[in-house]
Amino acid sequence: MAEFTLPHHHSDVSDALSIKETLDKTGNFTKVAEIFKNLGDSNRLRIFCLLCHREECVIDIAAMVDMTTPAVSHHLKVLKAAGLIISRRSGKEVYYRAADTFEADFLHKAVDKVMDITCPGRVDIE
Amino acid sequence: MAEFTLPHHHSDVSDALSIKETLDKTGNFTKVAEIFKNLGDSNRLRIFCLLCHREECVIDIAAMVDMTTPAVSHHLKVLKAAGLIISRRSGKEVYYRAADTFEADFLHKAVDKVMDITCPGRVDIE
DNA sequence: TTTACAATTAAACGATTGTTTAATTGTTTA
DNA sequence: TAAACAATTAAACAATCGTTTAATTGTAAA
Repeated sequence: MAEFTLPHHHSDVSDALSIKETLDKTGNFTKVAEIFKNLGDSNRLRIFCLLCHREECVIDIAAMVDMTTPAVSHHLKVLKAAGLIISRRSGKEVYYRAADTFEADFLHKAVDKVMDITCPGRVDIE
Repeated sequence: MAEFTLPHHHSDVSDALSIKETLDKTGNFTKVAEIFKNLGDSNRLRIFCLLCHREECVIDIAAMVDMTTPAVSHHLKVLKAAGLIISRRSGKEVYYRAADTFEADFLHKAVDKVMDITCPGRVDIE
């Protein structure tokens, strides 16, 4: 990346190189985008938010979000692979809940905040 | 929603109904998921972050993120429709930059935060 | 009014995604 | 061990998405 020049030159060209270099560390942006993508489906988002408020088994999750259990199971797999939720088996049931991590907690707050911004006047969970 | 009962009963069943009702206001979750989806593509995320730091024309954006101009134009359209960026024309060029809104600002900070969490030890822009 | 350049749009494409139905695995109880 | 129930996995499908190439629109300079 020794000789990068912008096709056009308006603002500080000096910054351009360093910004481009940061932008090139695509790995970072890919990771972050992946995380946002996890919450980019409304059903998955509903499940995640539910599991931030209560631990629940798959059948009850399915009942609360009004979906089939295979569909729910699929989304749980995605959220779990992302490290956003954890599970424990108790007898025949598997219970899921939000992971007790800084990331999951931050994302939950971020979702609440974005909902505050975009849906003013809404009624919050509890 | 008068007679909703959970298939199984573990924790407080009383909460279940109110949570389900909140979860049913799907409109809200759809809106929020839509916003996260906008940042759920690494190239679109790179463009958004770039435009949070500097105003730039399409050709230069394309050069900095190493993409074709039609591809960039497509992402700009998505981000603009979401209200995350704005544009102004000056002569032959169209300049884009992050919108000066609470939402765009919050999202920018959220991206930074998530990157801090997931990519520790990274070098920040500027 | 041509010519050149910036940007957008259109059409086509391959790839990914979310859901459904059916089959399978895991666990408990009769 | 057989039957019942919870959960996951598999296969198939339609729908969405991001990128490419080509064509088009918009603006300015020759």
